[in-house]
Amino acid sequence: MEPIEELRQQQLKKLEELRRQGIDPFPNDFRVNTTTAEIHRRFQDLPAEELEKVKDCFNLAGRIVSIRSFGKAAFFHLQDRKGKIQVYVKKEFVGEEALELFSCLDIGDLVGISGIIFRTKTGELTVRANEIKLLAKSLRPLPEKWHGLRDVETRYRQRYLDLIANPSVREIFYKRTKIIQLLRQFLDKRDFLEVETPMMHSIPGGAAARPFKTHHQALGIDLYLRIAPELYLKRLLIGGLERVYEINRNFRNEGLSTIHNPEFTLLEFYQAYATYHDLMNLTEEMLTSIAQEVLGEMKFSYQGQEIDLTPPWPRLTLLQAIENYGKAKAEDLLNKENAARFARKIGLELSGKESLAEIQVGIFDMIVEPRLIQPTFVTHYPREVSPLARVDEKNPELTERFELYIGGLEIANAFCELNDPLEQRERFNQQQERRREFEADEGLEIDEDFLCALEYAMPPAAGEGIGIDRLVMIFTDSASIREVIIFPQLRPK
RNA sequence: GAGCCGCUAGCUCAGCAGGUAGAGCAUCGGCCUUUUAAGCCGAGGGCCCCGGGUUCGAGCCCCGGGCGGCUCACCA
Repeated sequence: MEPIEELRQQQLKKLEELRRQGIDPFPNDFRVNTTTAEIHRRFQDLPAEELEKVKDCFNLAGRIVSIRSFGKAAFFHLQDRKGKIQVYVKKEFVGEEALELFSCLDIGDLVGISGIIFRTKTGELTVRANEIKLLAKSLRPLPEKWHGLRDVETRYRQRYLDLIANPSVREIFYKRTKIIQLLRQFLDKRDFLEVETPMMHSIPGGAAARPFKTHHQALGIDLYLRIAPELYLKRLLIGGLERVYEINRNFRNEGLSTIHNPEFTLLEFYQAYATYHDLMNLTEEMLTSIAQEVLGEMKFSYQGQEIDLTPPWPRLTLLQAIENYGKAKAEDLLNKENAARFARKIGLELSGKESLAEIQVGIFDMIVEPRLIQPTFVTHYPREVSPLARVDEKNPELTERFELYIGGLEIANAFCELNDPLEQRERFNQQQERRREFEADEGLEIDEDFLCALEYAMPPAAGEGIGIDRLVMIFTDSASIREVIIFPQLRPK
Protein backbone atom coordinates (compact mmCIF):
# COMPACT_ATOMS: atom_id res chain seq x y z
CA MET A 1 0.00 0.00 0.00
CA GLU A 2 1.31 3.40 -0.89
CA PRO A 3 1.85 5.51 2.21
CA ILE A 4 -0.63 8.17 1.08
CA GLU A 5 -3.20 5.40 0.84
CA GLU A 6 -2.94 4.94 4.60
CA LEU A 7 -4.03 8.53 5.16
CA ARG A 8 -6.83 8.06 2.64
CA GLN A 9 -8.02 4.92 4.40
CA GLN A 10 -8.23 6.81 7.68
CA GLN A 11 -10.43 9.41 6.05
CA LEU A 12 -12.56 6.77 4.38
CA LYS A 13 -13.05 5.14 7.76
CA LYS A 14 -14.37 8.40 9.15
CA LEU A 15 -16.64 8.75 6.17
CA GLU A 16 -18.08 5.30 6.82
CA GLU A 17 -18.48 6.12 10.50
CA LEU A 18 -20.46 9.25 9.58
CA ARG A 19 -22.67 7.26 7.21
CA ARG A 20 -23.22 4.71 9.98
CA GLN A 21 -24.48 7.50 12.19
CA GLY A 22 -26.92 8.47 9.45
CA ILE A 23 -24.99 11.54 8.40
CA ASP A 24 -24.78 12.20 4.67
CA PRO A 25 -21.17 13.22 4.02
CA PHE A 26 -22.11 14.98 0.76
CA PRO A 27 -25.44 16.76 1.28
CA ASN A 28 -26.60 19.84 -0.57
CA ASP A 29 -29.18 21.35 1.73
CA PHE A 30 -27.28 24.15 3.37
CA ARG A 31 -28.03 27.74 2.31
CA VAL A 32 -25.54 30.53 2.85
CA ASN A 33 -26.58 34.11 3.54
CA THR A 34 -23.21 35.86 3.64
CA THR A 35 -19.49 35.56 3.00
CA THR A 36 -16.41 35.88 5.17
CA ALA A 37 -15.51 39.16 3.47
CA GLU A 38 -18.97 40.58 4.10
CA ILE A 39 -18.66 39.85 7.81
CA HIS A 40 -15.22 41.41 7.98
CA ARG A 41 -16.43 44.43 6.07
CA ARG A 42 -19.39 45.00 8.38
CA PHE A 43 -17.83 44.29 11.75
CA GLN A 44 -14.11 44.85 11.32
CA ASP A 45 -14.10 48.04 13.34
CA LEU A 46 -16.75 47.23 15.93
CA PRO A 47 -15.44 46.67 19.48
CA ALA A 48 -16.46 43.58 21.42
CA GLU A 49 -19.22 45.33 23.39
CA GLU A 50 -20.89 46.58 20.23
CA LEU A 51 -20.69 43.16 18.65
CA GLU A 52 -22.64 41.67 21.53
CA LYS A 53 -25.64 43.68 20.43
CA VAL A 54 -25.57 42.13 16.99
CA LYS A 55 -27.98 39.23 17.15
CA ASP A 56 -27.96 38.34 13.43
CA CYS A 57 -27.42 34.74 12.52
CA PHE A 58 -24.87 34.20 9.77
CA ASN A 59 -24.81 31.19 7.50
CA LEU A 60 -21.41 30.59 5.96
CA ALA A 61 -19.94 27.75 3.99
CA GLY A 62 -16.38 26.95 3.09
CA ARG A 63 -13.34 24.82 3.65
CA ILE A 64 -11.75 24.10 7.00
CA VAL A 65 -8.15 25.23 6.57
CA SER A 66 -6.85 24.98 10.13
CA ILE A 67 -8.06 23.59 13.45
CA ARG A 68 -7.12 24.30 17.05
CA SER A 69 -9.06 21.87 19.10
CA PHE A 70 -9.52 21.38 22.84
CA GLY A 71 -11.59 18.78 24.53
CA LYS A 72 -14.94 20.50 24.61
CA ALA A 73 -14.29 23.41 22.30
CA ALA A 74 -12.37 24.25 19.17
CA PHE A 75 -11.41 27.05 16.87
CA PHE A 76 -10.99 26.66 13.16
CA HIS A 77 -10.59 28.88 10.14
CA LEU A 78 -13.17 28.66 7.41
CA GLN A 79 -12.15 29.73 3.93
CA ASP A 80 -14.65 30.74 1.28
CA ARG A 81 -14.21 32.44 -2.08
CA LYS A 82 -13.71 35.81 -0.43
CA GLY A 83 -11.31 34.98 2.38
CA LYS A 84 -11.20 33.43 5.83
CA ILE A 85 -12.87 33.80 9.16
CA GLN A 86 -12.38 32.10 12.50
CA VAL A 87 -15.16 29.92 13.84
CA TYR A 88 -15.62 28.94 17.47
CA VAL A 89 -17.22 25.63 18.29
CA LYS A 90 -18.23 25.13 21.91
CA LYS A 91 -20.23 22.33 23.43
CA GLU A 92 -22.77 24.49 25.23
CA PHE A 93 -23.73 26.21 21.96
CA VAL A 94 -23.58 23.48 19.34
CA GLY A 95 -24.55 20.60 21.58
CA GLU A 96 -22.82 17.33 22.26
CA GLU A 97 -23.82 15.70 19.00
CA ALA A 98 -22.37 18.45 16.84
CA LEU A 99 -19.19 18.43 18.86
CA GLU A 100 -18.90 14.73 18.23
CA LEU A 101 -19.46 15.31 14.54
CA PHE A 102 -16.79 17.95 14.66
CA SER A 103 -14.29 15.45 15.99
CA CYS A 104 -14.78 13.48 12.77
CA LEU A 105 -14.02 16.53 10.66
CA ASP A 106 -10.64 17.30 9.19
CA ILE A 107 -8.72 20.10 7.62
CA GLY A 108 -9.87 20.11 4.02
CA ASP A 109 -13.53 19.29 4.68
CA LEU A 110 -16.23 21.64 3.45
CA VAL A 111 -18.71 22.69 6.09
CA GLY A 112 -21.62 25.03 6.59
CA ILE A 113 -21.92 26.86 9.87
CA SER A 114 -24.46 29.20 11.29
CA GLY A 115 -23.84 31.37 14.28
CA ILE A 116 -23.40 34.80 15.76
CA ILE A 117 -20.51 37.16 15.68
CA PHE A 118 -18.17 38.03 18.55
CA ARG A 119 -14.64 39.04 19.27
CA THR A 120 -12.19 36.75 21.13
CA LYS A 121 -9.90 37.77 23.95
CA THR A 122 -7.16 38.35 21.43
CA GLY A 123 -9.46 40.56 19.39
CA GLU A 124 -10.15 38.33 16.41
CA LEU A 125 -13.55 38.62 14.80
CA THR A 126 -15.06 35.16 15.14
CA VAL A 127 -18.31 33.38 14.40
CA ARG A 128 -19.62 31.34 17.34
CA ALA A 129 -21.30 28.37 15.74
CA ASN A 130 -24.78 27.32 16.83
CA GLU A 131 -24.82 24.75 14.11
CA ILE A 132 -22.23 22.97 12.07
CA LYS A 133 -22.89 20.78 9.10
CA LEU A 134 -20.59 18.70 6.97
CA LEU A 135 -21.09 19.58 3.29
CA ALA A 136 -18.36 17.49 1.67
CA LYS A 137 -15.79 15.17 3.17
CA SER A 138 -12.20 15.42 2.00
CA LEU A 139 -10.22 12.22 1.63
CA ARG A 140 -6.79 13.64 1.01
CA PRO A 141 -4.52 15.81 3.12
CA LEU A 142 -4.15 19.46 2.16
CA PRO A 143 -0.75 21.11 1.70
CA GLU A 144 0.84 22.55 4.79
CA LYS A 145 -0.84 25.55 6.38
CA TRP A 146 2.25 27.62 7.00
CA HIS A 147 4.39 27.25 3.88
CA GLY A 148 1.53 26.54 1.52
CA LEU A 149 2.21 24.64 -1.69
CA ARG A 150 5.59 25.51 -3.14
CA ASP A 151 6.37 22.79 -5.63
CA VAL A 152 5.90 24.54 -8.97
CA GLU A 153 4.98 21.41 -10.84
CA THR A 154 2.28 20.43 -8.37
CA ARG A 155 1.01 24.01 -8.29
CA TYR A 156 0.35 23.90 -12.05
CA ARG A 157 -0.78 20.30 -12.32
CA GLN A 158 -3.13 20.55 -9.33
CA ARG A 159 -4.03 24.21 -9.58
CA TYR A 160 -6.98 23.67 -7.23
CA LEU A 161 -4.52 22.93 -4.42
CA ASP A 162 -2.55 26.04 -5.34
CA LEU A 163 -5.75 28.08 -5.13
CA ILE A 164 -6.66 26.62 -1.74
CA ALA A 165 -3.23 26.96 -0.20
CA ASN A 166 -1.85 30.17 -1.71
CA PRO A 167 -4.11 33.22 -1.40
CA SER A 168 -1.87 35.31 -3.68
CA VAL A 169 -2.64 32.92 -6.55
CA ARG A 170 -6.33 33.53 -6.19
CA GLU A 171 -5.60 37.26 -6.23
CA ILE A 172 -3.85 36.94 -9.56
CA PHE A 173 -6.86 35.33 -11.20
CA TYR A 174 -9.34 37.77 -9.69
CA LYS A 175 -7.15 40.53 -11.06
CA ARG A 176 -6.95 38.89 -14.45
CA THR A 177 -10.71 38.78 -14.72
CA LYS A 178 -10.98 42.36 -13.56
CA ILE A 179 -8.54 43.50 -16.25
CA ILE A 180 -10.50 41.73 -18.97
CA GLN A 181 -13.77 43.23 -17.72
CA LEU A 182 -12.20 46.69 -17.80
CA LEU A 183 -10.91 46.17 -21.33
CA ARG A 184 -14.39 45.23 -22.45
CA GLN A 185 -15.95 48.22 -20.73
CA PHE A 186 -13.37 50.53 -22.24
CA LEU A 187 -14.04 49.34 -25.78
CA ASP A 188 -17.81 49.03 -25.35
CA LYS A 189 -17.93 52.64 -24.21
CA ARG A 190 -16.22 53.65 -27.43
CA ASP A 191 -18.80 51.83 -29.49
CA PHE A 192 -16.70 48.82 -30.39
CA LEU A 193 -18.66 45.65 -31.06
CA GLU A 194 -17.44 42.46 -29.46
CA VAL A 195 -17.47 39.53 -31.88
CA GLU A 196 -16.37 35.92 -32.00
CA THR A 197 -14.65 34.73 -35.14
CA PRO A 198 -13.68 31.15 -35.99
CA MET A 199 -11.12 29.33 -33.93
CA MET A 200 -10.75 26.69 -36.64
CA HIS A 201 -9.32 27.96 -39.91
CA SER A 202 -8.87 26.09 -43.14
CA ILE A 203 -5.96 28.44 -43.95
CA PRO A 204 -4.00 29.69 -40.96
CA GLY A 205 -3.32 33.39 -41.39
CA GLY A 206 -2.84 36.76 -39.75
CA ALA A 207 0.52 35.84 -38.22
CA ALA A 208 3.56 33.78 -39.11
CA ALA A 209 3.48 31.00 -36.56
CA ARG A 210 3.32 27.26 -36.95
CA PRO A 211 -0.29 26.16 -36.41
CA PHE A 212 -1.83 23.15 -34.71
CA LYS A 213 -3.52 20.88 -37.19
CA THR A 214 -6.73 19.00 -36.65
CA HIS A 215 -9.25 17.17 -38.79
CA HIS A 216 -12.97 17.45 -39.33
CA GLN A 217 -14.45 14.01 -39.91
CA ALA A 218 -17.78 14.87 -41.50
CA LEU A 219 -16.34 17.48 -43.85
CA GLY A 220 -13.28 15.37 -44.52
CA ILE A 221 -10.93 18.36 -44.30
CA ASP A 222 -7.93 19.40 -42.28
CA LEU A 223 -8.37 22.47 -40.13
CA TYR A 224 -5.95 24.59 -38.14
CA LEU A 225 -6.44 26.13 -34.75
CA ARG A 226 -6.17 29.79 -35.40
CA ILE A 227 -2.88 31.63 -34.93
CA ALA A 228 -4.64 35.03 -35.10
CA PRO A 229 -8.14 36.38 -35.72
CA GLU A 230 -6.88 39.27 -37.84
CA LEU A 231 -8.13 38.29 -41.28
CA TYR A 232 -11.64 37.56 -40.00
CA LEU A 233 -11.89 40.79 -38.04
CA LYS A 234 -10.90 42.69 -41.18
CA ARG A 235 -13.65 40.94 -43.10
CA LEU A 236 -16.00 42.48 -40.55
CA LEU A 237 -14.58 45.93 -41.27
CA ILE A 238 -15.42 45.27 -44.89
CA GLY A 239 -18.87 44.19 -43.75
CA GLY A 240 -19.36 47.66 -42.31
CA LEU A 241 -19.07 46.94 -38.58
CA GLU A 242 -16.31 49.58 -38.46
CA ARG A 243 -15.29 49.01 -34.85
CA VAL A 244 -14.87 45.44 -33.69
CA TYR A 245 -12.92 43.55 -31.08
CA GLU A 246 -12.40 40.03 -29.94
CA ILE A 247 -10.88 38.68 -26.75
CA ASN A 248 -10.09 35.07 -27.27
CA ARG A 249 -7.58 32.29 -27.51
CA ASN A 250 -4.95 31.83 -30.18
CA PHE A 251 -2.81 28.77 -30.67
CA ARG A 252 0.78 28.63 -31.81
CA ASN A 253 2.71 25.44 -32.23
CA GLU A 254 6.03 26.84 -31.02
CA GLY A 255 8.35 26.46 -28.07
CA LEU A 256 7.24 27.21 -24.53
CA SER A 257 8.88 29.82 -22.35
CA THR A 258 8.17 32.22 -19.52
CA ILE A 259 6.43 34.44 -22.06
CA HIS A 260 4.98 31.84 -24.44
CA ASN A 261 2.18 29.37 -23.84
CA PRO A 262 0.85 27.38 -26.81
CA GLU A 263 -2.61 28.79 -26.20
CA PHE A 264 -2.76 32.40 -25.14
CA THR A 265 -5.35 35.13 -24.94
CA LEU A 266 -5.24 38.07 -27.25
CA LEU A 267 -7.37 41.16 -27.52
CA GLU A 268 -7.57 42.32 -31.11
CA PHE A 269 -9.50 45.42 -32.09
CA TYR A 270 -9.96 47.34 -35.31
CA GLN A 271 -11.16 50.87 -35.79
CA ALA A 272 -12.11 52.17 -39.23
CA TYR A 273 -10.92 55.65 -40.17
CA ALA A 274 -8.29 55.68 -37.47
CA THR A 275 -4.50 55.60 -37.68
CA TYR A 276 -1.83 53.99 -35.59
CA HIS A 277 -1.29 57.38 -33.98
CA ASP A 278 -4.89 57.26 -32.76
CA LEU A 279 -4.24 53.81 -31.37
CA MET A 280 -1.15 54.90 -29.49
CA ASN A 281 -3.28 57.52 -27.75
CA LEU A 282 -6.07 55.04 -27.18
CA THR A 283 -3.62 52.47 -25.78
CA GLU A 284 -2.22 54.99 -23.32
CA GLU A 285 -5.71 55.79 -22.14
CA MET A 286 -6.73 52.17 -21.98
CA LEU A 287 -3.80 50.93 -19.94
CA THR A 288 -3.64 53.91 -17.62
CA SER A 289 -7.33 53.56 -16.83
CA ILE A 290 -6.79 49.89 -16.07
CA ALA A 291 -3.84 50.70 -13.84
CA GLN A 292 -6.00 53.23 -12.03
CA GLU A 293 -8.78 50.71 -11.46
CA VAL A 294 -6.66 47.69 -10.66
CA LEU A 295 -3.69 49.21 -8.84
CA GLY A 296 -5.03 52.62 -7.91
CA GLU A 297 -1.96 54.36 -9.31
CA MET A 298 0.38 54.70 -12.25
CA LYS A 299 3.50 53.54 -10.46
CA PHE A 300 4.20 49.96 -9.51
CA SER A 301 7.05 47.55 -9.50
CA TYR A 302 7.56 44.70 -11.89
CA GLN A 303 10.22 42.12 -11.01
CA GLY A 304 12.10 44.63 -8.93
CA GLN A 305 11.92 47.47 -11.45
CA GLU A 306 9.86 50.60 -10.91
CA ILE A 307 7.43 51.22 -13.74
CA ASP A 308 5.57 54.47 -14.25
CA LEU A 309 2.65 54.49 -16.68
CA THR A 310 2.08 58.23 -16.46
CA PRO A 311 1.51 59.39 -20.04
CA PRO A 312 2.71 60.41 -22.51
CA TRP A 313 4.88 57.40 -23.27
CA PRO A 314 8.00 57.79 -25.39
CA ARG A 315 7.59 57.04 -29.09
CA LEU A 316 10.73 55.93 -30.88
CA THR A 317 11.34 54.47 -34.27
CA LEU A 318 12.92 51.03 -34.35
CA LEU A 319 16.23 52.50 -35.49
CA GLN A 320 16.15 55.29 -32.93
CA ALA A 321 15.54 52.69 -30.26
CA ILE A 322 18.57 50.69 -31.38
CA GLU A 323 20.60 53.87 -31.46
CA ASN A 324 19.51 54.86 -27.97
CA TYR A 325 19.91 51.52 -26.30
CA GLY A 326 22.30 49.70 -28.55
CA LYS A 327 24.97 52.32 -29.06
CA ALA A 328 24.96 51.89 -32.83
CA LYS A 329 24.75 54.64 -35.39
CA ALA A 330 21.51 54.55 -37.32
CA GLU A 331 23.29 55.01 -40.64
CA ASP A 332 25.35 51.90 -39.96
CA LEU A 333 22.18 49.90 -39.61
CA LEU A 334 20.87 50.89 -43.01
CA ASN A 335 23.45 48.84 -44.81
CA LYS A 336 23.26 45.09 -44.59
CA GLU A 337 26.99 44.41 -44.24
CA ASN A 338 27.39 46.94 -41.45
CA ALA A 339 24.24 45.82 -39.71
CA ALA A 340 25.38 42.19 -39.86
CA ARG A 341 28.77 43.14 -38.49
CA PHE A 342 27.16 44.97 -35.61
CA ALA A 343 24.79 42.09 -35.02
CA ARG A 344 27.65 39.63 -34.78
CA LYS A 345 29.54 41.96 -32.50
CA ILE A 346 26.73 41.87 -29.98
CA GLY A 347 26.54 38.09 -30.17
CA LEU A 348 23.66 37.54 -32.54
CA GLU A 349 24.07 34.34 -34.53
CA LEU A 350 23.39 34.86 -38.21
CA SER A 351 23.04 32.19 -40.86
CA GLY A 352 23.85 34.68 -43.60
CA LYS A 353 20.45 34.30 -45.20
CA GLU A 354 18.85 37.07 -43.17
CA SER A 355 17.65 40.21 -44.86
CA LEU A 356 18.53 43.67 -43.60
CA ALA A 357 15.11 44.01 -41.99
CA GLU A 358 15.48 40.72 -40.16
CA ILE A 359 18.91 41.70 -38.89
CA GLN A 360 17.58 45.01 -37.63
CA VAL A 361 14.72 43.34 -35.81
CA GLY A 362 17.13 40.74 -34.45
CA ILE A 363 19.36 43.44 -33.02
CA PHE A 364 16.33 45.15 -31.54
CA ASP A 365 15.04 41.97 -29.91
CA MET A 366 18.44 41.16 -28.50
CA ILE A 367 19.54 44.43 -26.98
CA VAL A 368 16.65 46.87 -26.91
CA GLU A 369 13.57 44.87 -25.96
CA PRO A 370 14.81 43.70 -22.55
CA ARG A 371 15.71 47.28 -21.68
CA LEU A 372 12.35 48.84 -22.49
CA ILE A 373 11.15 48.80 -18.91
CA GLN A 374 9.12 51.99 -19.00
CA PRO A 375 6.17 51.96 -21.41
CA THR A 376 7.55 52.71 -24.86
CA PHE A 377 6.06 52.73 -28.34
CA VAL A 378 8.44 51.52 -30.98
CA THR A 379 7.35 52.54 -34.48
CA HIS A 380 8.30 52.10 -38.13
CA TYR A 381 8.97 48.41 -38.40
CA PRO A 382 10.34 47.27 -41.75
CA ARG A 383 7.77 46.45 -44.41
CA GLU A 384 9.24 43.04 -44.92
CA VAL A 385 8.33 41.84 -41.43
CA SER A 386 4.88 43.48 -41.56
CA PRO A 387 3.00 41.97 -44.49
CA LEU A 388 -0.42 43.21 -43.38
CA ALA A 389 0.58 46.78 -42.54
CA ARG A 390 0.31 49.91 -44.61
CA VAL A 391 3.67 51.32 -45.74
CA ASP A 392 4.89 54.61 -44.41
CA GLU A 393 4.17 57.49 -46.77
CA LYS A 394 7.68 58.87 -46.49
CA ASN A 395 9.59 55.64 -46.66
CA PRO A 396 8.06 52.65 -48.44
CA GLU A 397 10.54 50.29 -46.76
CA LEU A 398 8.87 51.00 -43.41
CA THR A 399 5.34 50.60 -42.14
CA GLU A 400 2.90 52.61 -40.08
CA ARG A 401 3.19 50.26 -37.18
CA PHE A 402 4.09 50.24 -33.52
CA GLU A 403 4.76 47.77 -30.79
CA LEU A 404 4.33 48.64 -27.15
CA TYR A 405 6.86 47.45 -24.57
CA ILE A 406 6.47 47.48 -20.81
CA GLY A 407 8.76 45.78 -18.33
CA GLY A 408 10.83 44.39 -21.20
CA LEU A 409 7.81 42.53 -22.57
CA GLU A 410 6.11 43.02 -25.90
CA ILE A 411 2.58 43.93 -24.88
CA ALA A 412 0.94 45.24 -28.03
CA ASN A 413 1.38 45.25 -31.78
CA ALA A 414 -0.60 47.63 -33.97
CA PHE A 415 -0.62 49.17 -37.39
CA CYS A 416 -2.51 50.96 -40.05
CA GLU A 417 -4.10 48.19 -42.04
CA LEU A 418 -3.13 47.64 -45.61
CA ASN A 419 -6.39 47.92 -47.56
CA ASP A 420 -5.13 47.95 -51.13
CA PRO A 421 -6.07 44.45 -52.34
CA LEU A 422 -3.50 44.47 -55.13
CA GLU A 423 -0.66 45.45 -52.86
CA GLN A 424 -1.81 42.93 -50.27
CA ARG A 425 -1.63 40.18 -52.89
CA GLU A 426 1.83 41.32 -53.83
CA ARG A 427 2.95 41.25 -50.18
CA PHE A 428 1.54 37.78 -49.69
CA ASN A 429 3.42 36.66 -52.79
CA GLN A 430 6.67 38.11 -51.49
CA GLN A 431 6.13 36.45 -48.16
CA GLN A 432 5.39 33.16 -49.85
CA GLU A 433 8.52 33.35 -51.97
CA ARG A 434 10.68 34.09 -49.00
CA ARG A 435 9.15 31.22 -47.10
CA ARG A 436 9.76 28.84 -50.02
CA GLU A 437 13.33 29.98 -50.15
CA PHE A 438 14.09 29.07 -46.55
CA GLU A 439 11.66 26.43 -45.46
CA ALA A 440 10.97 24.32 -48.48
CA ASP A 441 8.73 22.02 -46.50
CA GLU A 442 6.28 24.55 -45.21
CA GLY A 443 4.42 26.40 -47.87
CA LEU A 444 2.37 29.46 -47.11
CA GLU A 445 -1.11 29.23 -48.45
CA ILE A 446 -2.62 32.50 -49.64
CA ASP A 447 -6.07 33.26 -48.30
CA GLU A 448 -7.85 34.01 -51.57
CA ASP A 449 -11.14 34.47 -49.81
CA PHE A 450 -9.63 37.28 -47.76
CA LEU A 451 -8.15 38.94 -50.85
CA CYS A 452 -11.55 38.69 -52.53
CA ALA A 453 -13.13 40.37 -49.50
CA LEU A 454 -10.56 43.18 -49.67
CA GLU A 455 -11.60 43.84 -53.26
CA TYR A 456 -14.99 44.95 -51.99
CA ALA A 457 -13.12 47.83 -50.30
CA MET A 458 -12.03 47.81 -46.70
CA PRO A 459 -12.19 51.15 -44.91
CA PRO A 460 -8.82 52.60 -43.98
CA ALA A 461 -8.35 51.43 -40.42
CA ALA A 462 -5.94 50.78 -37.64
CA GLY A 463 -5.85 47.53 -35.71
CA GLU A 464 -4.11 46.34 -32.59
CA GLY A 465 -3.42 43.16 -30.71
CA ILE A 466 -2.75 43.17 -26.97
CA GLY A 467 -1.37 40.09 -25.26
CA ILE A 468 -3.65 39.68 -22.29
CA ASP A 469 -1.51 37.16 -20.48
CA ARG A 470 1.54 39.41 -20.62
CA LEU A 471 -0.52 42.41 -19.61
CA VAL A 472 -1.68 40.47 -16.58
CA MET A 473 1.93 39.50 -15.83
CA ILE A 474 2.84 43.18 -15.69
CA PHE A 475 -0.06 44.09 -13.43
CA THR A 476 0.47 41.15 -11.08
CA ASP A 477 4.26 41.25 -10.97
CA SER A 478 4.45 37.69 -12.35
CA ALA A 479 7.74 36.42 -13.76
CA SER A 480 6.20 33.66 -15.84
CA ILE A 481 3.17 33.45 -18.12
CA ARG A 482 2.28 30.20 -16.34
CA GLU A 483 1.50 32.19 -13.23
CA VAL A 484 -1.32 34.00 -15.02
CA ILE A 485 -2.73 31.12 -17.09
CA ILE A 486 -4.84 29.06 -14.78
CA PHE A 487 -3.99 25.71 -16.36
CA PRO A 488 -0.73 26.20 -18.27
CA GLN A 489 0.40 23.59 -20.77
CA LEU A 490 2.62 20.88 -19.26
CA ARG A 491 3.84 17.58 -20.52
CA PRO A 492 1.58 14.77 -19.33
CA LYS A 493 3.16 13.08 -16.40
C1' G B 1 16.14 20.82 -29.55
C1' A B 2 20.80 22.37 -26.25
C1' G B 3 23.04 23.94 -21.49
C1' C B 4 22.58 24.56 -16.19
C1' C B 5 19.74 23.39 -11.73
C1' G B 6 16.11 20.48 -9.05
C1' C B 7 13.29 15.81 -7.71
C1' U B 8 14.02 12.60 0.01
C1' A B 9 7.12 11.02 4.29
C1' G B 10 0.59 13.84 2.17
C1' C B 11 3.05 19.15 2.54
C1' U B 12 7.60 22.32 3.67
C1' C B 13 12.48 21.05 4.07
C1' A B 14 17.24 18.81 6.45
C1' G B 15 20.72 14.90 5.40
C1' C B 16 26.94 13.58 3.66
C1' A B 17 33.15 12.48 3.38
C1' G B 18 29.72 6.75 0.44
C1' G B 19 28.33 3.54 6.46
C1' U B 20 20.99 1.53 9.67
C1' A B 21 16.91 8.04 6.44
C1' G B 22 15.58 12.97 9.97
C1' A B 23 12.57 17.49 11.63
C1' G B 24 8.19 20.61 11.56
C1' C B 25 3.22 20.52 9.85
C1' A B 26 -0.53 16.89 8.64
C1' U B 27 -2.35 11.82 10.36
C1' C B 28 -3.51 8.20 14.59
C1' G B 29 -4.06 7.51 20.38
C1' G B 30 -4.27 10.32 25.21
C1' C B 31 -4.91 15.27 28.12
C1' C B 32 -6.96 20.10 27.47
C1' U B 33 -13.79 25.10 27.46
C1' U B 34 -10.84 31.94 24.23
C1' U B 35 -6.91 29.33 20.63
C1' U B 36 -4.51 31.41 16.38
C1' A B 37 2.16 28.43 13.12
C1' A B 38 -2.34 26.55 20.31
C1' G B 39 0.18 23.40 23.95
C1' C B 40 1.84 18.70 26.47
C1' C B 41 2.63 13.05 26.24
C1' G B 42 2.88 8.87 22.89
C1' A B 43 2.62 6.31 17.88
C1' G B 44 2.51 5.17 12.70
C1' G B 45 4.18 6.75 7.99
C1' G B 46 9.84 6.27 2.94
C1' C B 47 10.62 2.16 -4.51
C1' C B 48 15.27 8.96 -1.28
C1' C B 49 11.87 10.25 -9.62
C1' C B 50 13.00 5.54 -12.77
C1' G B 51 16.74 2.03 -14.88
C1' G B 52 21.68 0.43 -15.11
C1' G B 53 26.86 0.72 -13.24
C1' U B 54 31.10 1.42 -9.58
C1' U B 55 31.68 -0.23 -4.43
C1' C B 56 31.99 -4.77 1.04
C1' G B 57 28.26 -0.85 1.18
C1' A B 58 24.88 4.34 -2.94
C1' G B 59 19.69 9.17 -1.16
C1' C B 60 24.91 10.82 -1.96
C1' C B 61 29.68 8.85 -7.14
C1' C B 62 29.22 7.43 -12.82
C1' C B 63 25.97 6.42 -17.31
C1' G B 64 21.04 6.48 -19.51
C1' G B 65 15.97 8.04 -19.06
C1' G B 66 11.48 10.87 -16.97
C1' C B 67 9.19 15.33 -15.14
C1' G B 68 9.82 20.40 -13.65
C1' G B 69 12.42 25.27 -13.35
C1' C B 70 15.73 28.83 -15.60
C1' U B 71 18.70 30.30 -19.89
C1' C B 72 19.35 29.79 -25.09
C1' A B 73 17.39 28.37 -29.85
C1' C B 74 12.62 28.59 -32.50
C1' C B 75 8.74 32.45 -32.32
C1' A B 76 6.05 39.04 -37.61
